[in-house]
Order: sequence, then structure tokens, then C-alpha cells
Amino acid sequence: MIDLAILGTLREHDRHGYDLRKRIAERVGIRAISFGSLYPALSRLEAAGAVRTVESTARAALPVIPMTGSLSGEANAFLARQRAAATRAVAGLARGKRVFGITNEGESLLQQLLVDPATDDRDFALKVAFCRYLSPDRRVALFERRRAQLVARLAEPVSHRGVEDDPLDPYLSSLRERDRQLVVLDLAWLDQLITAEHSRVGVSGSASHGPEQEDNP
Amino acid sequence: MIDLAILGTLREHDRHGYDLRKRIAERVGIRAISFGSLYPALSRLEAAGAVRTVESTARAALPVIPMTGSLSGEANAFLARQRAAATRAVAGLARGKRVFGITNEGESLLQQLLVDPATDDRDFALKVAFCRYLSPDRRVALFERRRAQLVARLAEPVSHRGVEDDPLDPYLSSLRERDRQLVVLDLAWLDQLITAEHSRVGVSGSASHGPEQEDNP
DNA sequence: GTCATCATGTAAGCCGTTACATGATTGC
DNA sequence: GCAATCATGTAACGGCTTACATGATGAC
Repeated sequence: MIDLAILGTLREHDRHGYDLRKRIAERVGIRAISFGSLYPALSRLEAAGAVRTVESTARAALPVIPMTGSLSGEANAFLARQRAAATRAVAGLARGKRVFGITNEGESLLQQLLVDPATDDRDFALKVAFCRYLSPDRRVALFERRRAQLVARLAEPVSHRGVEDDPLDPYLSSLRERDRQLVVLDLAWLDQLITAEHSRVGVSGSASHGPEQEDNP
Repeated sequence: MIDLAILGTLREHDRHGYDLRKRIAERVGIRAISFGSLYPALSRLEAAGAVRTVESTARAALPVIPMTGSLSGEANAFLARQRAAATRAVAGLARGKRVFGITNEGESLLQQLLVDPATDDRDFALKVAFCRYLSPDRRVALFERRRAQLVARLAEPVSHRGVEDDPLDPYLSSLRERDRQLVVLDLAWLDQLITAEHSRVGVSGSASHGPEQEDNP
């Protein structure tokens, strides 16, 4: 979740953590995530190779390690930075300003996160916030999948409404009705997104019917 | 949060844990909470005196402790049950079916939880689900307070909209608009709740203008 | 030179989850 | 008697928050 927000925002362009947080809050319209989760997440993503330090003002006193030449330059440099960071942390020394950028792996991780159906419920709004980085067909697929979920949710609730004897009190039934209307609103929203998507490619677009072959020719 | 759901549901009448879970899910329209949080929460609430074991089929082999007579009967019995439970747990022995009920302290804790302004954002829907247990004036206060929050939220967002140069992409602006509409929907919902509340007491109610003085007479 | 703001990070804790373990009850 | 369901609980972990600690930078 936080990974999606970070990668999606870095995809726009490189930023340092503090700035990243501001940007996420102001663009996605989410309340600012805490530094206590942001910085560890950045470290984690860096360790996973999804993000790299593009620029750092970490100051001297760091051991300058001569290239041994045998390791790939990048991996070597990364390890050096890691060790340096650890040293600084232990000694309580200065931490420099670090600017992060997204890597190719990060880019493909972003794609995965956007496409993963398992997180739709929690993160759908966040996915929409960054869905411009999806290909049009994947984007439509995302919208359609969500739409199907909501339709299903609208269809079911008769089952557990009047379970037995007890009628809902006015507040509960009002709450139920409001939940229903939220779903209806989201359905209308999705329909609008889907329609806009189709008209963006245009009716004239070559992709209106079977642009890709199905498995079976 | 889970405490509110538990107390609010027990307030209706006594239940055992398994049943409680089903009831919460089906009434509040929330996905079922896990046993891994339900049972510990019940223990915690029992230890806090908000809930008590009303009936238990925990079977024999438990040390029958004769009343020493000095402690209040209830506290004594409670401790005995606690010890018994611990014994059973350690030995991996049978656990009986336990029926829980709400105590007077639990009732006042429920009131507190319903009234606490700090949790409005997270738990407002849940509060509405159990607001029938509030007095009418507290209930209206709950609604009005929430309403004011939402109005404030509608008023602000111009500030961080066009921060600098960058215009929002179509997906982001669509997302913003949808957020706005959710708030509008909730405002309409609250207005309806408030109106219904007033008409429930009737226009003849004595509390229509200045029932309490302001700080400054 | 000192204060607000920018900037990075760690530690502890909260609140929930999934996975696991165990036993009781009921229907066939 | 055996399976499905009812029923209670523990352990480990996940993802986020708050509180804390530290330092850099720029305005005045």
C-alpha cells in the first residue's frame, strides 16, 4: 500500500523522503503517511532493488572504498552505501539528504501492485491515483473488475437482512441504506471512468473489437 | 473499535463469543472480525470489569475454592475463574462455552466510546450502528459534530488543489471529485438523521432554542 | 547566534490479521 | 462412530502510528 504510493509518486520523478510525503498527501488526497513508516519503507524498497539513491549529501568521514573491480559497479556501490549508512546510524553521525529514484525493477513492481486483484478493496482509490501508468487495456480491466465486485455486493445483501425475527432499528437501516448508496455512487463513478477510457481511444480506434487474439485463434 | 462492537452487541443481550461474531457481522454489515482479536478482547474487557461471564459450561476437574468470605463474592469468583482458565489453558484441557454479559461499568464504557470525538473518523459508522443506546441529545450532538467535520472538509480543498504548475491528470481529478461526492452523500445522510431525530421528539420539544447557556452569560 | 523548518531515522506500541491447536456437539 | 459445525483460544506476524532523537539549512 505504502509501496504503491511511493513507487507511483517516484515514477513521476525523483524525490527525497520528506518531499515524497508531502507530494503523496497533496496529490492522492490521503492524510500524510508517517515518517515512521515512510523511511523504513524506502529502505526496504531500496534493499529490494525497486528504488535507488540517486543523489546523497551524506558528508565525508565515510570510508572511501576503492573499486575492487570484480563486483558489478552498482552492487558494490550499493553495499558501500549500506555499510556507510549503518556506520552513521550507530555512531549517531550526520545523515545526508537522499534523493530516491525508481529502478526498472521498481517500475515492474509498480505494475504488479496496480494489477494485483487481492488488494482491490483496500487500495482501489490508490490504484486509480496511479493508473495512468497502466496500459489502457489493463486500466480498463482494473475498472471492470472492481465494477463486477461492487455489482456482486449490491446483489447479495437480501440474504442477511432479515435473518430471523428482529427488524433493524432506524439507525441500522439508515446505515445500510447509506452503504448501498456509497456502492451505487462508486458504480456510477466507475462507469464514467470506463466510458471515458473508451472514448479516449475513440470509436475510430483500431482496438474496438478483438485487438488481441484470444488464446484460441 | 472492537470494544464498541462487542459492548454494543452485548447490550442487546448476552451472547457467547462465536455467536457475538456472527451477530456483529450480520448487523453492522462489517466483514466478520477474527477470533484472534475477538477472544482476547473479551478477556481484556472482562479483566477491566466491562463484561462478565454469565454462564459457563467449563467442566469439572477445576479446583473448587471454598469462599473465604472476606472478599466480595463477585471478585472472589472472578479470580477463581481466571485461575481455572489459566490452569485449563496450560494443561490444554477442555474449555467450556462461555456466555458473556455487559456490566454497569461496561455500559458506561459503551457510552464513553460512543461519545468520544477522537474516534469519529474511523468509527463513525459503528457509532451510528449503536447510537440507539445514546440519549437523544447526545445522539444529535454526535451527528452534528460529524456534520461540522464534513462541512469543514468540503470547505478546504481549494488550498492544495493547484499547488504549483502541475494540473491533475484525469484520473486524479476524477478521484477528487468522487471523494467530494462521498462527503456530499454523507452530509445528506447526516441531515436526514438529524431531521428524523428532531421530528422524533417533535417540534414541541422544549430544547429548541438555547437549552444551555454559553460560557459568557 | 538562534529559531523555525527541513530532513532522516529508531523504538515502542496498537490493533488487527492469519495460521494453528484443541475440544464439544449434533446429525446421520 | 464419524463428519461437519460449533466453540475457544494461542502465537506469530503485518502495517501502520506516535514519540523520540538527531542533525542540516536558511532567515533574521
